Amino acid sequence: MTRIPAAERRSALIEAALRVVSRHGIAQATTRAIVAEAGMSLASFHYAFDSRDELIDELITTVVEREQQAVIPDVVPGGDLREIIESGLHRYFEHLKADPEHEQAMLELTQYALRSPERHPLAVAQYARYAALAEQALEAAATSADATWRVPVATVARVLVAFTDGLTLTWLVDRDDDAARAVAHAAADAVSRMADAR
Amino acid sequence: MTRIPAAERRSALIEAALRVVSRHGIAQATTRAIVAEAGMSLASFHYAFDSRDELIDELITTVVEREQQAVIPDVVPGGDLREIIESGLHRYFEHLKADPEHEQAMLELTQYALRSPERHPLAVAQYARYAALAEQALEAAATSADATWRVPVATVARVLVAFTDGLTLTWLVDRDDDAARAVAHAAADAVSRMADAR
DNA sequence: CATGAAGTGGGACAGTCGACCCAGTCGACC
DNA sequence: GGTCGACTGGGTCGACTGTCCCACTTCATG
Repeated sequence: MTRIPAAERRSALIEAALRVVSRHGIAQATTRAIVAEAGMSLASFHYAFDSRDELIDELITTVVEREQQAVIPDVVPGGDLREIIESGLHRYFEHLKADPEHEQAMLELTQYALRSPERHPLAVAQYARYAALAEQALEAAATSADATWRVPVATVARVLVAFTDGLTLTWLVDRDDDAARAVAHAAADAVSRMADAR
Repeated sequence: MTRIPAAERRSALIEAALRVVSRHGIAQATTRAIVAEAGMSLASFHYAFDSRDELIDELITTVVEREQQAVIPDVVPGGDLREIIESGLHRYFEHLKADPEHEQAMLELTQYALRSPERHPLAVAQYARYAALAEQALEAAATSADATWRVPVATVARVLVAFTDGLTLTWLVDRDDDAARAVAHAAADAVSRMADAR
């Protein structure tokens, strides 16, 4: 086997771990399953990481960072507030449908982090980041649609994050695309009513 | 040790398993941890259940059934639609705060069910039940507040379920009571705007 | 009181887990 | 070309897992 510097090996293992968690869940993400997915020997694992926990921690931070970029609601097109929000939700929904296992893995990793005191802050940071992103997007949306939020933007952002999470979980369970779209439509409408036209 | 009929032993083991899952997560709910919690020997486990999987299945169905009753939005007091919905959300939030570990266990069990094809239907049935309960409550609320839903009630119900799930997850992560209440307030307001006064 | 089924205890099984060890190999540099 | 440190493969460790087994006790029934 070709020789690979430790740094690359670490990220290769993290990618492999993410694939394993996505496919089979975190419980099945054993050191052996991960190195098999990465095509390495068991020794390489403990050469690159001190422990499985260390890899999981790094996996969580990596994956959260990536999720930010994927979910970040980019350019706000013309249209009223409702349309902007709905297109953002649709964008997320397409992201979810494109790789359901990845979002399921995200949820599992969050809950995994919730179970140990040392890892809990990772989950807190993750959700704080989501809320901040949503807040920023909502402010941009209001500006673009020439509206002002009647409710504090931070609160609207939390509603949006909570709703997005719930939408994810619900869809992962029943995989009902039409229902999810209808729900996103209704939710976008409802959220947009938290602002007044200016 | 006194002799206990198998039926009682099954339910005792299920209760014990629920406590273990709540406290330490489903990954730690080993046969030994469960029997220790129940104060039984390992043999009693496999006398009452054929396998650990069988117990987990029964645990999920039991716990879903119970959750229905706990979350079921009972009597709708006087007040407008927004107030009724918000009080329902508050009621659920108090339920969540009273036993956070239980709700966390519910989420874990759902995700666990999602991971195996045989158990997936359990999760589907669970969410269908939640949606039906929400729908029924929303219809009662509209009647009480003398309003009509502009959006299909089934859709509103799904919005509510998704939002509730998301609220749970968010609060489990950051334990921010004030934020959760503000979010519930805003969400109740938004959802109530999906109906027209009659 | 005998008997057989229901229930119990403790030990054992094979398999898997995370972690580790060490002899060996490779590649860059002197 | 030799040497040193980075890297690798394979084997092994003790702990823990779900499951099973079997001798034993208890109790309702005859």
